[in-house]
Amino acid sequence: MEPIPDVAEPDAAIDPTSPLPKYAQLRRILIGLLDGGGFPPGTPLPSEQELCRRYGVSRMTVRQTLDLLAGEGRLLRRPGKGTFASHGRRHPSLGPLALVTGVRRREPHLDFVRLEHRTADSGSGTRVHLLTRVLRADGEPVAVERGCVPVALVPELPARMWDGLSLTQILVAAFGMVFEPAEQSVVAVLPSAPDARLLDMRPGSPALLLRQRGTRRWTRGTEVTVLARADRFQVRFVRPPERLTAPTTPL
Amino acid sequence: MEPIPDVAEPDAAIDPTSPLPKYAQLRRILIGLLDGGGFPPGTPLPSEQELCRRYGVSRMTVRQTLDLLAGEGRLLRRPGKGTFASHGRRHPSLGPLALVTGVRRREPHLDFVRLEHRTADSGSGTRVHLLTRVLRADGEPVAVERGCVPVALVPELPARMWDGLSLTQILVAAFGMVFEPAEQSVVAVLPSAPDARLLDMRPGSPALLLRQRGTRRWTRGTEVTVLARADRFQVRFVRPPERLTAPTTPL
DNA sequence: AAGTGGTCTAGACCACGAG
DNA sequence: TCGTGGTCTAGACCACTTT
Repeated sequence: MEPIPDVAEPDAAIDPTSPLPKYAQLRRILIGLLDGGGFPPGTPLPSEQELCRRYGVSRMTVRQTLDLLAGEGRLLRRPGKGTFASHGRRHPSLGPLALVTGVRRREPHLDFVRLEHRTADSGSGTRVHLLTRVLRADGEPVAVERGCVPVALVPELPARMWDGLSLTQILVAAFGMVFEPAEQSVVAVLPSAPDARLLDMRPGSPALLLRQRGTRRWTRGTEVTVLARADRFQVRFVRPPERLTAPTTPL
Repeated sequence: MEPIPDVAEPDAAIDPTSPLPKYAQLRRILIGLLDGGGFPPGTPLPSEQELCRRYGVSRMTVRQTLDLLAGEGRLLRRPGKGTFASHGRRHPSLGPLALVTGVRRREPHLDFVRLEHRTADSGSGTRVHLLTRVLRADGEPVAVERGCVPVALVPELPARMWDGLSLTQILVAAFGMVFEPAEQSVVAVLPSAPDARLLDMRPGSPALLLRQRGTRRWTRGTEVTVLARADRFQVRFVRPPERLTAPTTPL
């Protein structure tokens, strides 16, 4: 189990010997280009054919990458027209969770406060990073983020834990982590007493529990959970619509 | 644009001349088997190879179907082991929306009240079904469901509008409708005054707006929206976890 | 007509889990 | 070792949009 190489350069190429499958490598490259401003929202990406040529992979592999990114809300596919960089992605995404901002005029200031930061032995004897952080919105605690990442996969994780990004974002953008779609879930729960205190919640108030797990060889053992105050979050499924018009007017 | 044939028989076969793509036909067959009790939760499905033989399609097509169903939470894929019927699916699903039931010991009694039920001319001149229903939980209105379905696709829709199933369920199970993953969204909105009255909500209370659209040739023009009281619903992303251990107490 | 993404095929090799 | 699902290839034809 070799560690995953760090970050993708702008002109990165696909490495056939990497532990990351080709589609995940290509995904990381494209995310780097999207986040780096290479493709502003609305901009068309190179065609599938062109991506095949440029990165030396087959069309099915390119499509696996593009479908994955479209499912994550980062790309928009239009038959007959092309694939386009999507709008949105303004806040640090917590996966399918996004902060409720609609009610407020001003975007809240977000930061993470580290509570725990160590390595430990997982049950199966593998060394893992254990991380616990509290997400604050304008200084008010709104979510607890917990992460478990095998050291063998991502040795230098702590160095990249800058405090404006969610762990999910870091793992995805920097290391190409892919969470199987079927291994993501959001459910309503009652937080434990310590967690409720961390989030300054009244006993009995509901929370949303997001859970993401990696089950592939190259993601195995990775798990991220986010416990979020239900009154401060909404779940964004896939992606927000282009524009919200007449939300309740029949078609 | 031929109408989509109705319902799939247990021993249905793939029709290469159908307007539905093969993967969508196979999906409808498997949904019929799953809903009909052919594969109780936890039961392994036939292997991909076996499905290829049985339905005469290639493995990539079978995988497209199984991946789609897994993404919808109906199947569980386990490398090296097999594909299994998933648990869950107890309530009428509204797509990614599921009624919050955790707060209550007892499952609420659900039914739909029809408000509108007619055909009209869509903007582009195609005839469409227009449907409006109110979902009630124990008699209390909790969501407004609106549907627009081209008559050419599904001529006999009203006959199938039995009142315990959501429109999404009907379209998916009976007609094999597929909503592109990237065309589903859930956002928080403020309902219009009439809708707020329908749902017995106080002004200013938030609601969740689910929107599903079909953009393929064989789903084109189909749109389902569900406006749901935010205090009565949660969003279930993909599927609930097998069992909830650790950080918090499940509801 | 040309180029795009959507569907589909028939192979291949691999990692995984179980006997 | 064997059967499973995961990844990947190199083609093909189609529907869609624009020129």
